[in-house]
Amino acid sequence: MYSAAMSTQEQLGTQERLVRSTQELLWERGYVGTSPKAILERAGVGQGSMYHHFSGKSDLALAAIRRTAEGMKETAEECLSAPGTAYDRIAAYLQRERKVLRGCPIGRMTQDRDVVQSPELRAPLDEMFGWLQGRITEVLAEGQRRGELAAGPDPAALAAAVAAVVQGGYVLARAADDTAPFDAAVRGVLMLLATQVTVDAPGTVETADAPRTGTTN
Amino acid sequence: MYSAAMSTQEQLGTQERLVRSTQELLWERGYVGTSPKAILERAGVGQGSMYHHFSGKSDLALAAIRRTAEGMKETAEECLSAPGTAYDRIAAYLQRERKVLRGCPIGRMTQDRDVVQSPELRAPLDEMFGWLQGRITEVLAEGQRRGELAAGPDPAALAAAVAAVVQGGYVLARAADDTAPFDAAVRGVLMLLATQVTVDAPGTVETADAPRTGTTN
DNA sequence: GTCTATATCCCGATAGAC
DNA sequence: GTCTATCGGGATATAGAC
Repeated sequence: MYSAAMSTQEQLGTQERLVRSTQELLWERGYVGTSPKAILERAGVGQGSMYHHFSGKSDLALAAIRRTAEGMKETAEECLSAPGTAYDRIAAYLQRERKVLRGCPIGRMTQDRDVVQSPELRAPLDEMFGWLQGRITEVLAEGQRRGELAAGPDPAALAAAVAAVVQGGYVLARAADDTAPFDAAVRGVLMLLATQVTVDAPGTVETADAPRTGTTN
Repeated sequence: MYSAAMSTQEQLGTQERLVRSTQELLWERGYVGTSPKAILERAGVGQGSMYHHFSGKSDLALAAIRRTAEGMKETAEECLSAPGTAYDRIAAYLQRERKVLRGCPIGRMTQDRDVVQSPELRAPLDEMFGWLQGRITEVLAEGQRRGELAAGPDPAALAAAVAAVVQGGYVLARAADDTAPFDAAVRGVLMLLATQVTVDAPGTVETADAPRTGTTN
């Protein structure tokens, strides 16, 4: 493992190359759209190798999905455990750099019949989104206790809304072939979270000045 | 057209049966997962018929997607143009009966490579979501003018957030194989919209009592 | 207009040599 | 462990009879 930061896969083991190629292809084409042949070609290995290390397409997909879900948790945790107020940390999560037009590699799996119908393949998705909502709930609840956020709303419901805005933002952006709807949705939900604590009376709202988003693609 | 309200397709024309079967299959399996053969079997027609009326799979899919998008606009418009306050109408749209675990038939297309890469096939998605966000923006802006909603936040950004919550709610629900995350996300965003007008000071929020959702599946 | 037959290719998996 | 050869089946489209 002394060459972890490479751009190609040339020096990695066969098994590792297969998993990474599958991760990429599942992201790009989904489960039904990804063939073992395409995986082999991208990984640069023969068919026999794949069936030696994995029992088949679904087994390889399982390894790839698990890996991707773990990575997503780590990325999210970095934002959510950063220093700052609850609002800051939620904003950091929502505005972190994303390949918006490529969509969410985990959320995408959700639209694949074969994936959701298989308890094994769906489990990592369920676990990942469950963890995410729980983690956001904790941050929001802490913010409410500290008085950084309005104390009324159910933190779990707000957390679901925050997570949904991200996933739905991807959908709207891909439909428009433009990242603008994603950025707008994020801005919208942040405005709502922010104005909760700065409102004095109906009609006279001081909107929080949300920092710009960092979407690239 | 004197038998529009039937459950089966038996008395419909061949062309119409093909379009409806395609609508169903695209919803269930997506574009890559839907084969001409499956469409023919469901429609109960032979292969020659299909290639007589349509030039191929993508042409048929285009007709089906357009039809589905039109239907979605009509359903949404019913909620958004109903009597009541702006909040009521947004709530009606968010809580209307949905087959949550089946996902959004239009949003799903967004995850299909072949669809988003084709300008023709993507156009109906873009048009539909663009219209939806515009329509929600109008309702929110009107609510702000009437003092039903806090006047500060950008209505277009809020509209994007509302639309994103629906699409993301589907994703979270399918990952969990449970409608609960969808309902929670809807509740969350409604709480935020509602508390905007009832907040007096930080820490003492009167949350609006959102009516129950009507999800079935 | 609708049907069946056929063509060509790719899918996912297995067999067995090296 | 990795390779190539091969299998049975399905995808998408065309040809041509009726």
